Amino acid sequence: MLQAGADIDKSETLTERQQAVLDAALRLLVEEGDNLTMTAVARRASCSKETLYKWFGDRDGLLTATVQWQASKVRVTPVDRKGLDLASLTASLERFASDWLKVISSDTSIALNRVAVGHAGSGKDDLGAIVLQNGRFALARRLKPVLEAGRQAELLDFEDAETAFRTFFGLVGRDVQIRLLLGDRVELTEATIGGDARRATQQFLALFGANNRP
Amino acid sequence: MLQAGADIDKSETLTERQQAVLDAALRLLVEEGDNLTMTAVARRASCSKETLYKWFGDRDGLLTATVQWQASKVRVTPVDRKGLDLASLTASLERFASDWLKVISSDTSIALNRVAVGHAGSGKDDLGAIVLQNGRFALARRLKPVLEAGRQAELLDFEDAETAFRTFFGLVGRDVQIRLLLGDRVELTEATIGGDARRATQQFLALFGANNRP
DNA sequence: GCACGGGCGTACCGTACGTTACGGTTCGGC
DNA sequence: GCCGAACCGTAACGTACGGTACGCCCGTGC
Repeated sequence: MLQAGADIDKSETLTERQQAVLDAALRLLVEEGDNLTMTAVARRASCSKETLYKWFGDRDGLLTATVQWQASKVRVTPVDRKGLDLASLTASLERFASDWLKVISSDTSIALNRVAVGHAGSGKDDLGAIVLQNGRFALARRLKPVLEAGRQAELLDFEDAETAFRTFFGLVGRDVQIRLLLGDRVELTEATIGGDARRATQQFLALFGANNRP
Repeated sequence: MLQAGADIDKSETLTERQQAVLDAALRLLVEEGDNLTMTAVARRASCSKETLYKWFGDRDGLLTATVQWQASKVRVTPVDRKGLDLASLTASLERFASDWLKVISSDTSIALNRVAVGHAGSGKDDLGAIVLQNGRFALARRLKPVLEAGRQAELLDFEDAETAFRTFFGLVGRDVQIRLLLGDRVELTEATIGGDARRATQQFLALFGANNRP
């Protein structure tokens, strides 16, 4: 499977300047995709290529460092399991859905997923694993406690939290991510995201709500 | 949006030899990913590079021709709308789901989607549009008549066929495609595919079955 | 004041690969 | 049997880019 430890906090081992360089690389990655050159990164970051190679080894090292840097930026806000009723559970789920949709439709997420998918073919680096670890799996880690709490409060009814999560994932994302990755212009305004989040949550509750099972 | 006409039948305008060359290119694409070289294709297809350039213009031309060639291979078998009852509708949906899962987990689909995603960033060609047109949109074109027939037979209840389809799409695919594209080893045996197809169909019927609405 | 190390800018090297050019071979038409 | 066209194999060219080396500046410690 995927190797663990791909989501270490990088902000400690990286100096301020290095973070700035990685930010520049990230911006360039969003603009240019995988065909960004080391010279371009150096120019954008106002540093020398030699420094890039000294700090990150080679091109792949720079890329993985950039992806990990972006990954380390999103911090998890834990959810409180106190006083869970249907309203707060619904709100939580909608919140997760809307956050997730916002993430996968963001420019940086699309760019990062694009390069990771491209690199996943030739297994030179673990970009795919890193992105997966900080995307889909991070979401699962955050959402599963909520689902478990919902089950404990007898609001939800499911056997396996993993499959329940995957269903929620499918109901929220549907075809959005693959369409975006393939370059389709999906209209995702704030309003449609909110609507989709509500719809997905309602469908999920219809499938896994405790009162809906005979 | 996506430009139409991306799914023309290529088998008429291509000679036998050219099809063989494209098949070789396709195999190579599956093995090597996007970093296949013109020399490699020529060697594998036992043809000269000059011929490649004469026939397909340049590297991008060869790539798009290859993708279109693979796309033209899958032919649509229309579904009969006669005598639709719940059993046959369920069977149809399960069939669609299982076919779809088989497709997106196949080596060639993964490879094709990978290169298309990679190229979608820099808009040099329309690989993304082609893949989307013959993947997700082709599935919608094939499935929507079934959904409409189900509604006409009062087995299904939905307002918009598009949103109903997208829900089905999400229930079937869930996180499978993105995980595969990112290099995660998802275990997809014949059995799990069948199980997933059944589960997705049941969930879809639970959400959109006519008898489930009060 | 001065050595010095880290880092910037740039010139440079090697190579991989897209693209083109060319000689040799097969094959259909006369 | 001959001609030309299509095609194969390969050599050659140009370029883009990853990676390295070198000269210079500038801040810090003595």
